[in-house]
Amino acid sequence: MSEQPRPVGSRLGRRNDPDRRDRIIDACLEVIAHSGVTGTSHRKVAARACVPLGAMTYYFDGMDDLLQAALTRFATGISDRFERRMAGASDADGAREAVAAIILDDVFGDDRELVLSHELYTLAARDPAYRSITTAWMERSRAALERHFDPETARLLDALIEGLSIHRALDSRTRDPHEVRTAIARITAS
Amino acid sequence: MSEQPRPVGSRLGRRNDPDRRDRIIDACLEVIAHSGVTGTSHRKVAARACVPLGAMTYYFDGMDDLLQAALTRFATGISDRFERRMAGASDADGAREAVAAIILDDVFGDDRELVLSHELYTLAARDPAYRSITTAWMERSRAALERHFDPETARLLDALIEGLSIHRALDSRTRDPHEVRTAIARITAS
DNA sequence: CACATCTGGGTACGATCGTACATATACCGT
DNA sequence: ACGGTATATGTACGATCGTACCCAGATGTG
Repeated sequence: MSEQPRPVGSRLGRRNDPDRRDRIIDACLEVIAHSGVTGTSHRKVAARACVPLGAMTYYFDGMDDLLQAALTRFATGISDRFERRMAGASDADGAREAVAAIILDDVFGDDRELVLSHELYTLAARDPAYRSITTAWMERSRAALERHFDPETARLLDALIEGLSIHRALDSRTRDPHEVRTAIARITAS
Repeated sequence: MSEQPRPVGSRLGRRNDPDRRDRIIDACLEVIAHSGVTGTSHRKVAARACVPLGAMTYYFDGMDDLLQAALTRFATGISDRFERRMAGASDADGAREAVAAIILDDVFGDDRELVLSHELYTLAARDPAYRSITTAWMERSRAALERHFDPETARLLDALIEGLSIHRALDSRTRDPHEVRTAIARITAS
């Protein structure tokens, strides 16, 4: 479980733990990944972050505020890694290989990201506030792709990444890396 | 709101409403679409289906059993329509147009299916019981596609449908039908 | 017509939830 | 040195939840 990095415990009152809010957000992401948004409660997050229950309503303006902060951090982290991958590519072929690595290694890597992505999508499908998180995410992905491909191809490639990642994660078979590269080659063929 | 199709009301005791279970399942899907799995409760579903609360535990073995029944029905319905679309195509070009229609009209049509799909995916990402629902769904989709395309192309096409549908639904822009056809043409080009 | 049986429903219980709010503590201006 | 104030916490309340349980009443049999 998570330890409380601050050894204190004595200075109960004030201004002693500046990154407490950050810890709560991270704890919230772990709770969502483990129990889903459905099973996420102030109490579980507080216990996970080793903060008292009252801190929840103090740092966040209700449950929705907390969820948005957490999922925004998640999406930003994914985007950061995406951009880093793409920045490492010098030409179109390198970009294609970077995209393959994203599909094969990143999203498919662990269940955590798969679960969190879908939790976010589910909220975004209903609530515009969450949809703006996914919109920003997609915006950054496409911008990174447009460094190497034309705008239309970038959009299609982004959609392909999405679909392949989901299907490969939810299928439990079809683990052939070659078909990913085939798909990328076809979709980026003008 | 939903009316109770049976006019009775007098025959309270027994064996008077044979499709009560079906009504509950449909009501459950509507509640999920409206409030999400998070906001779905026995009470809400019972109210929606115009059945007493006690009927919930009578017809279903707890909340999970109800959710699985509901989402199975949803996925089956989507698969049925998918197969119908594909069955109407006589050649590869017709199949391509059918796929375009699926993306442009079906999934993107209303928010209801978008929401329900993601709710299902979210559960599937965590729970194997729900994952078998999505696996069966994908199986049928690919089988239908393989009537017109080779297996690998069918898989890629299926993934492309997924990604394009999601991105187009979650983006709130990018409504150009042409790019969908472009993507299909590229991915089905051997 | 009477009785055993089984389907279905009303209700109450225990648990859990979000959040408001009073309180306590530490910092800071004076 | 000493309030005043911002920061943080513990607790308690009202609402809602899933589900177990018991009873009502219809059904089929003798």
